[in-house]
Amino acid sequence: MSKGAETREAILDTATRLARTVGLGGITIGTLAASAELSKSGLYAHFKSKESLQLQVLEHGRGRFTREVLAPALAAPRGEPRVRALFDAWLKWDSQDGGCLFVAASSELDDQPGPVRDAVVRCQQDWFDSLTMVLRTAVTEGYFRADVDPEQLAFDANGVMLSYHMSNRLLGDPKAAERARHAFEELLNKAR
Amino acid sequence: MSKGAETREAILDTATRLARTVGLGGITIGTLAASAELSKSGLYAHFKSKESLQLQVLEHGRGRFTREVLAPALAAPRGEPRVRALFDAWLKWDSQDGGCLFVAASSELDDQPGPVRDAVVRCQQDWFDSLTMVLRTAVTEGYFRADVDPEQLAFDANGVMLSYHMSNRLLGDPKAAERARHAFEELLNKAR
DNA sequence: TCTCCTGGAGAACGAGCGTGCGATATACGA
DNA sequence: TCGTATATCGCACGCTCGTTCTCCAGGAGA
Repeated sequence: MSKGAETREAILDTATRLARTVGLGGITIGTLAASAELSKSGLYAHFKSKESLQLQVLEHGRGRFTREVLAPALAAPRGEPRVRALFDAWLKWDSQDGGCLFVAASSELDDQPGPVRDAVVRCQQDWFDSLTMVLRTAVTEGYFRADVDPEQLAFDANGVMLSYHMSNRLLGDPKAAERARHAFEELLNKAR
Repeated sequence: MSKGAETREAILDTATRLARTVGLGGITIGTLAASAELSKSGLYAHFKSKESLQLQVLEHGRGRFTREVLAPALAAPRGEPRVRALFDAWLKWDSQDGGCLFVAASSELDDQPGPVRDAVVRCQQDWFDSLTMVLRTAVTEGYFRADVDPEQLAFDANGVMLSYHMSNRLLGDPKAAERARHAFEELLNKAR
């Protein structure tokens, strides 16, 4: 990897971490440059605009998500074990500091049209689709009843994760994880 | 109401609407002044600082929430009818443009310590407590099984609402409301 | 009528914003 | 090792930010 690509990657790492706590719009070229220990102009040269930076942050985050959440889950056996692995991996993912980038970006941008919002929508839609697919497989593999609607189940599971995010990160409820796991188990029980 | 208090109220109305779409931190004295058709300094005189403005926006929002969500629900008979009324009122509340202010504020500020975050936490904790209380009453009134944990159920219901918010506002899923209602009914079924 | 007091306008501040432009230092293929 | 391409810097731009200060219009009370 060339020097340029290397620092670019380092910048995106820092930016992603930053964005998780202050939001995509909360990132500032100045503060990011300081965090990354570069001059503003030196950093800026890697991205032609702030918007392009935001888009690349999302793309970078998506890559990490694939590696840290999707991939481990796909390593588990198809069906319910994979469903559980996915859920566990997500819980762990949301425990990095600042929590899940996409949860933050979703409610930040849900009413602000533009390319960045479009990108967030694509990320979330992809995630939803992956989740649905994994659940659907659990149906076709016979783990879940045949009349289970994978999309509804994805909606429900997503709710559990979002509620966990809020109880844990905002309210600081120590029982958040326990609650989330319990809710998730109930979803599985109902589906079997 | 004095002239001052009148315009102050008008400003807070505008600010709350604005905050729902761009976030509490996204509010700017300049844009807010333009929206409210006042000069920056004229507006600023009503609030001694931006932080104080944000806090008052939250308080203003909390007032509206009480009037538009809590009050109608408390008008319904205790127990399950009230639980349903609360859920319906919230769904309607989240359908104003920009959606629920507190959902937006929650993930925006969950990792940014300070008085504003503290205020958001109080709002959400109060909401959670109200929700739990209404559910608990449904247990003691015999609508739900005695072994139902109201706090867990509040966690679950909250998840349904958050998932609705995301599916509806971000992804624009036309089935979001249907999905939310279905998920909610299942929660009630399980609790009865 | 004169005098306060309140609500708001206008202009200005220092700081930080995103962005662009040379100049320079560093990395890397020949 | 050299030459060029690339990475990074310093500096400055026009703007907008939150904040402050001075000033004025007009209504209330004497």
